[in-house]
Amino acid sequence: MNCNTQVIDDYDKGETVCPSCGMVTTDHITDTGPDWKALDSEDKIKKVRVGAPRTLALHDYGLTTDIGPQKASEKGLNKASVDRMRIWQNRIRTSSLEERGLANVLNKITIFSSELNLPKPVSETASHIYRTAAKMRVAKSKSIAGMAAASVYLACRKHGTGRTLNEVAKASGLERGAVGRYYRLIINEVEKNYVPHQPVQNYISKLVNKGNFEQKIGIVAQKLSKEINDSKLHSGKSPQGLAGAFVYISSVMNGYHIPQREIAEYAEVTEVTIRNRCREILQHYSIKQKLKTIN
DNA sequence: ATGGTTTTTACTGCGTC
DNA sequence: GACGCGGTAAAAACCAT
Repeated sequence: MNCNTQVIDDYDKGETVCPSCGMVTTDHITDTGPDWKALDSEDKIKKVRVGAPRTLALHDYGLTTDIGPQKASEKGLNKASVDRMRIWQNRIRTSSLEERGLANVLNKITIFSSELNLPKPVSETASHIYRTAAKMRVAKSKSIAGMAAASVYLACRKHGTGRTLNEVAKASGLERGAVGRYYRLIINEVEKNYVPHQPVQNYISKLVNKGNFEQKIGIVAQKLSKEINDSKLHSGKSPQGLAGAFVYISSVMNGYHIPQREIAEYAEVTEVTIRNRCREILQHYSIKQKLKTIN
């Protein structure tokens, strides 16, 4: 069920969410917005374009001419020569080995992104990340799929799109550890100033959505999690476990009482982890209460 | 390689339906 | 007795150095 407020499409998360209750109605939306993306201040100024969208996902930014498969006779040309032209056009287009490699990786990024239902801005960011890495020679002699997957994962984090390393690994058909290694490589070599921090709120809405829990549970869990935002409860802990704990506490508070086992399953952590997080959260609150009574 | 931190595994005891 | 829950010790996994 939906609440009465207007539902907004959250393209960064790839989900349709209600702004007041945070309910996610779907995680498969089509981005109907402009198909260009402002990459720098220069781009922002020229907000108009003519022709096909300029995209980072193609190695030549989609700017070359395609020779289509129309019938040669319609153009008054001989078919064989048109075919030859097309072949040569493609060869010229991806002339150097480097460019072919780039085209290959960007293609992989597109495939992984669609596998993960990622909105366009995220895959564009992934392409941008890989381009930067390639420019800095970090991608030299590295696994194509690995670099592509790591770029996608980093793009997800940058956009706050709740995709775990596990999910990206699954979509790319790679080992979790492998994607993680390439991810760290990019973090260390390319995106040095990037501060990895995924808000728990993203995981909560995802978890509530995944388990089809009552929306009220989600709302309260979000509220609770926001209160501890400034505490040290997150550091080093898996956000899934924390999100699970909030959802559990919220479900008890609302009288639904979802078993820990069930939440743990959806959150992809064990019950023990949920319990430990619960204990910490509750301790945090009891400390807060004590401080309040003292003052 | 190593050491510190976190998660998982496996097991136990308690209360309730 | 089955289930949910809270707890613990030890193993495994993870991560930074």
